[in-house]
Amino acid sequence: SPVTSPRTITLSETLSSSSKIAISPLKSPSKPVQTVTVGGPQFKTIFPLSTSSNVQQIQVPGSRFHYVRLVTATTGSSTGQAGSHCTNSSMTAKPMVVNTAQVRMSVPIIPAQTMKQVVPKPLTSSGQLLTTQTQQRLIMPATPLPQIQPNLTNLPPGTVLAPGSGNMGYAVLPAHYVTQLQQSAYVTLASSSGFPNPTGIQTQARLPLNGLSTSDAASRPRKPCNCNKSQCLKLYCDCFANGEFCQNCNCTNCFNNLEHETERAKAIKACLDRNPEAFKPKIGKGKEGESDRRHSKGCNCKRSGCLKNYCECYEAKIMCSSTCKCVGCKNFEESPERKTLMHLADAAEVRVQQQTAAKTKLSSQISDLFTRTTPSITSGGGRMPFTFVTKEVAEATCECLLEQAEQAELIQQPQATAERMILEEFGRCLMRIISSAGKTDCPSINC
DNA sequence: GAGTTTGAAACT
DNA sequence: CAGTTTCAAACTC
Repeated sequence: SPVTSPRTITLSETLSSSSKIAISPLKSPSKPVQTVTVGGPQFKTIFPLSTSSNVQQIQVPGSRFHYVRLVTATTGSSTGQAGSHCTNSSMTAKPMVVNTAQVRMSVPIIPAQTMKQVVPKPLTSSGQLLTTQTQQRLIMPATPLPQIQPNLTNLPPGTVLAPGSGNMGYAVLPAHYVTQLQQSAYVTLASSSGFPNPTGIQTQARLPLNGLSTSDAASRPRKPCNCNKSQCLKLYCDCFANGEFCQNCNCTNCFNNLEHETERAKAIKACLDRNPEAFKPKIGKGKEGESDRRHSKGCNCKRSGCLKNYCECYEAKIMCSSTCKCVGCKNFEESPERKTLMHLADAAEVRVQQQTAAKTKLSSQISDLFTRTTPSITSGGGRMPFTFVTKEVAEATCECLLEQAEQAELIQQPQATAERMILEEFGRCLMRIISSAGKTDCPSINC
């Protein structure tokens, strides 16, 4: 929209009475001059997505979602002058970190007439550009937006909102989708919709290791999937079910990535058609141990007794509840089988910890031994003692010992004395080796 | 590592 | 909605 005249967008389907969002352009990435007004409370432009001038991020405090708006102007006087201050170098800058503890989920918003559903544009090896001629801006609400929050936060990921009187459509994506984009290695988002790229600016986003945001990765390392037939576009695929891209997975023919944006969007829609809550967490958000932490649908186990990881309740370390339809359930508080399992699990965990501690201690001792026995290491020599006991040294030592044995035999010494003589010679050999090791780095030591 | 079991998801 | 099939993870050997 023009710099001087805020553009008004009507969100007729998601907002009630206060449904006007006025967007004024941002002149500089470092100067938050863009303001979005939603029924009084204001979004403040924080800064533009470093990777693209067409993405705005909207934070709704307390919401499980964070929102991204792809802003497109329809005229030549749009804010598309982003290129004037968005250089290639800025595109490769680290994406913004906006209170990441709260950023959860995003709603990318794009021009409805150009896309039906909003997901980041696919990557291409040619490094094409994401999107439109216009600017993308990250915006955050200065105050909570109760009037829209219930609507947006209740939307399942992948939901596509039809445009209202404005020219924008909206989609809700799983949280990981955006955090992936924000927090991992850069990848290039490229347009597949034929938007021109007058500036040559690349839009990049970050995909996290293993498909997790940084914070999540620390607490919940995701296992790579091994899907073969589902293209990772069905809920069989854990990555897809969790709203994550496949990354570092072992899947074949994977479509759960930016390169298959269209198929992925269709798959998300299909899942949501079948079950609008398909992407919502199955386990309640209550703290561990609290009664509200339960499986939303309950399990249907028949043969596992709900005491194996086949059972989603057991896997989530929660008891089965009245919502479960399991047969022969043993996953309840007083179950002796469950208690036994828990004790075994605890014992196993203790063993693992002990083993880890033992390994750590051993490593430490070896390291310490290395340090103490090789004083030359600090003075530049730095070789372990055994490196001095080369094959030649060993052979020479053995010759010395044999010679001593022959001497003892020659003078007809009793066996005990002969053994003693040999041992003494061995001691002298050792002393010579040690002495030589301490004096020189020369690898060849002769007895 | 191959084969089997299991139960959720998908399909009919 | 119930029954069946498909699928990938969990599990066993």
